[in-house]
Amino acid sequence: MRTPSRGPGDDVMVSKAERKPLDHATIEPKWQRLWQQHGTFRARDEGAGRKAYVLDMFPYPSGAGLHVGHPEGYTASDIWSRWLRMTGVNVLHPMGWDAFGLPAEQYAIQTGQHPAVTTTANIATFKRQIQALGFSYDWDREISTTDPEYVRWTQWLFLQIWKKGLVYEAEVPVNWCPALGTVLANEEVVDGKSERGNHPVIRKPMRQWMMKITAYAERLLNDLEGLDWTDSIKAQQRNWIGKSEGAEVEFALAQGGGSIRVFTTRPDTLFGATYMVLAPEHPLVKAITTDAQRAAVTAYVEQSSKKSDLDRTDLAKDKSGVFTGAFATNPATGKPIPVWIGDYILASYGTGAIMAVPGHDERDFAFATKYGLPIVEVVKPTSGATTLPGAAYCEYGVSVNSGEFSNLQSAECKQRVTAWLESKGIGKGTVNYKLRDWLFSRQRYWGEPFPLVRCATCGVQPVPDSQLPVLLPDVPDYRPTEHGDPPLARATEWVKTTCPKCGGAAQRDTNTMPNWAGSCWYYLRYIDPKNTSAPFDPKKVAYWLPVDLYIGGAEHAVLHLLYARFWHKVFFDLGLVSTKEPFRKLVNQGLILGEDNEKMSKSRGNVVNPDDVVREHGADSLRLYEMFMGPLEAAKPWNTRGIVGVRRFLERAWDVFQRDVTDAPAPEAERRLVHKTIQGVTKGIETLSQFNTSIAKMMELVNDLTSREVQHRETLETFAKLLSPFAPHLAEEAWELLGHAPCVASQSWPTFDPALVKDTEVEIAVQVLGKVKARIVLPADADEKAHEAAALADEKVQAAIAGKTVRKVIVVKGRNVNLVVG
RNA sequence: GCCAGAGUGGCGGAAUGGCAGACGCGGCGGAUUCAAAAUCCGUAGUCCCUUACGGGGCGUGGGGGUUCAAGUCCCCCCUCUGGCACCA
Repeated sequence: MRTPSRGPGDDVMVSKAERKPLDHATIEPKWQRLWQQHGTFRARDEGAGRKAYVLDMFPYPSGAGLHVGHPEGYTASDIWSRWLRMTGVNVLHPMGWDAFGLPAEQYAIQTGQHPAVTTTANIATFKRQIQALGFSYDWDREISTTDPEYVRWTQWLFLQIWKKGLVYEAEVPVNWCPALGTVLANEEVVDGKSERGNHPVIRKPMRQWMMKITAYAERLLNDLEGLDWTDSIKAQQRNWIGKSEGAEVEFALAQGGGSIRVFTTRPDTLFGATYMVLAPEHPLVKAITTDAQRAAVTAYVEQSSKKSDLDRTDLAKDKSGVFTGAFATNPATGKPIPVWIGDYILASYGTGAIMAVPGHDERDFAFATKYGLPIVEVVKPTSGATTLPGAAYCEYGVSVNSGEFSNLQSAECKQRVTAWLESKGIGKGTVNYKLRDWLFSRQRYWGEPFPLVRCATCGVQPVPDSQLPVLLPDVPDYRPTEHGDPPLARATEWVKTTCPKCGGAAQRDTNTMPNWAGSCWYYLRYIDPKNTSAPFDPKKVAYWLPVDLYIGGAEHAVLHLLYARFWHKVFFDLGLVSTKEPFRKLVNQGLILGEDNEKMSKSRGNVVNPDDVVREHGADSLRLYEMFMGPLEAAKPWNTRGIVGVRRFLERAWDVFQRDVTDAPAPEAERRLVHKTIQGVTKGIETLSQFNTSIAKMMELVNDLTSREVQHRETLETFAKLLSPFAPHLAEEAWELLGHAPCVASQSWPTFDPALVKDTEVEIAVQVLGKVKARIVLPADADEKAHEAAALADEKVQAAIAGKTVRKVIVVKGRNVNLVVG
């Protein structure tokens, strides 16, 4: 130990023998405790200066514990938060738990252990692991979606959405997953299998709670524009919303009255519609099928109803269908055209029926070719040859064979045909979206119960606010039932209740919410986590929103991020929040791969456990390494040697901090280096991506300082501040060693002097025809003429241009001189 | 197939249109050590010429182009990653 303790002004020397090794196991917990005790990272809910809301996607606390992927984004947001605080910004940086979900429930099914018990234990583990990394979260704002107080407000918010008429019950063909015993949202089904667990999913009609996200489709699409998100995520959301403009057209049935309504994006090809196809589930199928075709149609409908979505997709190449025996009239040509059914037509998109234009649609072309249906050309290319009759011509061009609409450009033809349909009252321009309403109920145990009761006389009634939260009952068995009744139905006493309206006997709804519900608004609860009279205080929300920076994985591109935006817009309409969008800037951290460059997984045996890394090298090393690997958003492979590299840097830095200190001003060369370091480190942070370059700059500084036995106080103090967002524990320890009271985290971020980051002398490359022939040293303030003169005076340059005429000289001051000779 | 992103040493990666390869890992050489580990110092893209000292060519997935100058800008192609995929 140093005695007496050093303070500014002292000039006490410390011999090399007294330097201590870097003992991360002691200093890291020490500062974590101190930050907590001092409330160093507490956010203020008001203030005149700048504010920043820096949010991490909160984790699902799994039994497996933290993964090295978690600290990647958390470290980046922590560096950002710590840096902002040091520049005087009031920062809200919270953490919590997305704790409802399937794994805890699957575990409960296997062991009988209540999910609440496992969840509590997992949260404790996650919290210990996250706290060991020294993140500057305001832990006073910690929340868990499973907390009864949180559930209460999730249910309350759900009821606001319900009261706004955006929740309805419908008998819909749902994605039923037999293995999970629940229905899933479209977003949760990937290639016909469940996103979680990869189990097969089949179509099954069930009565379900739906949320009208489609009512917000246009706003969800348009408001993407103003967001500072990556193109990739915006594109994914746009694709998912899937807006397409076109027209709906009525085709009258040839017999018996009635009509079939179709949606098309190409009304300009109406004259080329030579047949129609309905989805097998289309309600008109039964009515229009002729006796002669009935057997074939019934068999086909039955067959396709048994197919999973995956099976249907597999048949993409081989389209199938059956003729119904019915005919409809093409309103443009007046000709009768046959009506078929085929399972390449989706019941859930558009009207579930199409007009088939085989000349100008690949799918219709394949179908028509297979079944020998007529193909008519109604669009010709503006220039060049058509692909017909060998293949459908799907591009725009000029209309032909279209009566009064012939010889028009496709775009104009569309408008004219649509106008004509409207004037005849048999069609209109429409917009369609791929986005479907959000299937919001789950037949599972571990989720928020719906705060709704069913009364035989009053219908579905909301549970009054005073009775919230509706908490989960204990059940004897968490297993889902085969027929799709939720496990909550087993709690017969809990189900029995009274109607809030008439007081008569009523039943509780036994569905639970999907676990996206809690994550749809958690960023709002952090703002006011202890409010008992409302989910959050609108004044505080107005101060903190929007989230200025949101960091998380790209896997939530269309799930959480779309749902949360939807709820936020509803809250906006309800006057609960003041911004149209919740998350202004979004950054997706890249995947951390195993050492073998493959995705980390238990089965590959390439998983790195952060606990091991922290134990062996310390949290500062882990943080630093994760940032040093490369740009935040890139996928990067783990390398055990790499962490040794950053650990060495920290040890060297620690060694330098422990050396003798003098208050004498640092020599100019050193001051220049320090100011360049400030500039470089700051620049790296500001990119919010290339933290690796900030670290490289600090490494350069340390490499330089190591050569001096006596250090300058001003240099070390600045370095401690620069280091503190990255390796906060070591930085605090160094700050204390320099004789200061805690914390370096509360110091001001150093600024650089522009005059000091410019070198006095610069090396200039002299090129001849773009090839470097010589290097010359010039004063930094040398003008163009001086550059040119010095370049031409150089021997090597003279040799290179000997016998040639210098035609042009290009001078880039302080960089290079290029001689054009010939 | 469509949409988005990315291809730079042995590896991770740097580089406002202006000296490609910062920083780190690994390698090699040396110091230290009885020895090793650790640590420290030095070294290095590649090919060719030269005994050496030196010198020259080629180099950022491939091919074109713009420019005095291209990893960076434009066009075409290839490969990889992620997403969507019968959406009429």
